[in-house]
Amino acid sequence: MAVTLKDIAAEAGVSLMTVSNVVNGKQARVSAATRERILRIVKDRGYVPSASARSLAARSSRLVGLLVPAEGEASLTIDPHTVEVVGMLERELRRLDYHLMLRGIARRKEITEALKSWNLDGAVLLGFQDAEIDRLDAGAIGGVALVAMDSYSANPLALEVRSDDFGGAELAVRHLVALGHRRIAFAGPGFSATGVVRKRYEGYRKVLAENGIEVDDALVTTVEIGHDEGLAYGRRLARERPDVTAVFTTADILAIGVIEGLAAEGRSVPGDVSVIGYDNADIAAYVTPKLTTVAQDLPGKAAEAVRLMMDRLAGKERPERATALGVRLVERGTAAPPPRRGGSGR
Amino acid sequence: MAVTLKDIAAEAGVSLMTVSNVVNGKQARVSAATRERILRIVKDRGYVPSASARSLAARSSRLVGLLVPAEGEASLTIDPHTVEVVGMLERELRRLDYHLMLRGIARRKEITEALKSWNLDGAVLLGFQDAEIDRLDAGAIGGVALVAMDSYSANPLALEVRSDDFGGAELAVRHLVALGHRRIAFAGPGFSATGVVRKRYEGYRKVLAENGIEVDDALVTTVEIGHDEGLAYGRRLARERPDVTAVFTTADILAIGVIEGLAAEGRSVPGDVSVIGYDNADIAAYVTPKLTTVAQDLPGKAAEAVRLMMDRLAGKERPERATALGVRLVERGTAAPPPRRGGSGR
DNA sequence: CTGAAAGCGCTTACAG
DNA sequence: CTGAAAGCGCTTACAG
Repeated sequence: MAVTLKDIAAEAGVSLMTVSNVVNGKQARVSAATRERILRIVKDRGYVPSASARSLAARSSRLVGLLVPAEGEASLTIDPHTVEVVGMLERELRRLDYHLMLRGIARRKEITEALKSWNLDGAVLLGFQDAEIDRLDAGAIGGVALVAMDSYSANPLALEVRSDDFGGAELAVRHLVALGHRRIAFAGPGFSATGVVRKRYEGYRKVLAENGIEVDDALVTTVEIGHDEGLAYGRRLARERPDVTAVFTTADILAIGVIEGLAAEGRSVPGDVSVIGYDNADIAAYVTPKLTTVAQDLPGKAAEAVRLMMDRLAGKERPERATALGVRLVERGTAAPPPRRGGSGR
Repeated sequence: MAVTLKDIAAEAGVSLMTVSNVVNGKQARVSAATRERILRIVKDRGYVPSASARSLAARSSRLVGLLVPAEGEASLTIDPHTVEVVGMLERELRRLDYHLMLRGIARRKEITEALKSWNLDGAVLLGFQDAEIDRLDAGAIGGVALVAMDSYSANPLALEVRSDDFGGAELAVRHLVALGHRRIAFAGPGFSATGVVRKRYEGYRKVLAENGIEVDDALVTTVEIGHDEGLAYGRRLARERPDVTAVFTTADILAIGVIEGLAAEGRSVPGDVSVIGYDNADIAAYVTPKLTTVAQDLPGKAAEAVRLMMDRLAGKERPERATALGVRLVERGTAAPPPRRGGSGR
């Protein structure tokens, strides 16, 4: 039913090989005349090469996996910030004539299964914890070009692409300090889960130290990313730590929850408390007041991921160090000078 | 390098065929004893069947395409509402041992190319306009099970999955009428683009008619979906139609923009004007006041899409009529009785 | 510049 | 219950 190389070859009166060479653009090997003729037939008949046959016969499948954690029976959780990266990844890959296979990973061995089964040329690991990247072992990965997004794993098997998390935190906390804040809280998921959070925490500490502000560990709180979690934390903070005048948060959705929690306890943002988010998700511009946040270079991240993967596929050496994509502070309405209090100051 | 059927067969001292039968669970064909032995070897050696070889040799690729429009050089635009469906689709398919290929479609013929190239068993068309679905032609589609999401196309080549758009609009507008509104505007993208909008418009008209409210075409406005578009429309509405006390919108993001535009012109929601959105996106719960909106049954939509596709793949008859997934009104803070005016009433 | 042969890793009838 | 043969649609060396 479907038209094959053989059909084209028969119609053109040449061998399979010649058609194959033409279709694959190996110009030097075929005369211009027969190339034209073959190309015309290919077009007329609507010939499209079989990717599975190619994948089987050649070394390359031109298929890249997009692997995303999926807990048990749950469906993939792709946050808005991530989904943008997915779209950009797809476009970059498509430009290069690669295809993207989206796969949820419930158990660890599914990573290797996906790689083997479809003979993937490469894979992007999106949203995995550093510890999971660490555990990848060479035997199972084979020659697949693996890119771990937002990872600080030391596993040499994976190429790493990430933003300048340390710098992003510096930007946010410096802004807060410049505004006059001294009691600045830090809220984000546990450090062990992702190096991203640790780096941001380190950036936070550095700026405090630079400014002679003592780090108060009671102000550093583990809060899972989510609106409700942020809300609960915001309420607690308002009740238990009225001295805190600013919060730096590792995600916009968390920040938005915090603001709502603060408000629920009668504290206004940014009048009483300043809040800074992270990611500059669309939503940051829709809430009231609009969220001050740290923006990542998402297109840069996607492009870099694909570039690294292609370099690796082309046999290039792994770069000495992971590049950190740029980051910038987006000032909107949730950061302002601290309120003047009854002179407690510090 | 990779272990193949042949390797397993050699180690087990049986033929390729027998291993194939075992791996594919054709129980009746192999004795329990040899099956156990083969399974053990498969596991020990970490054998994973080659999907491309299978796809080539068998009729089925067990691959489903997720086709999403991508204009020119742009990357896919997957709105938050859509991305949830993607995650759920992936999960359902994964359960059934299918894989999902994500593909942006810039030019129409890329649809057929994707189908042919990867020998897809099925494809889900997400976000295409009805007119594009209409244009699909049988030759190119072959036996692929096509599911068009949110489509009202009459093309028999595609199975259709959609929400009860008519009913959703009824719910929203009835709520508004019950609250006492008579001048209710409708804002959404052009009707021709998607039947979804048309159905919602029809639901809107029906409820007005039911309640003896004359439909004022000047109150029906084409507004592309987007925050800024909504904002601009909200401002215009506030300036030009102060008599309007309620707006029904075909998307949450649009509604949020409208609210902001109204506010920019000094009109409060829901004090002066009520606004109802559509989709119940996460964001609806984060804005202030929280958005009243129509929720779709997203898990149901994804499950239905997969069910229809599998039925089709199993050779079942196409159902008589497309099922419309349920819909419900989520009452939050943006719909209230109209303000009492200087007695204009109507 | 062009082609005949072998093989990629499977499945599908068909025999026994 | 088990197997030998053919073939899916391509690409890769290797010849000419």
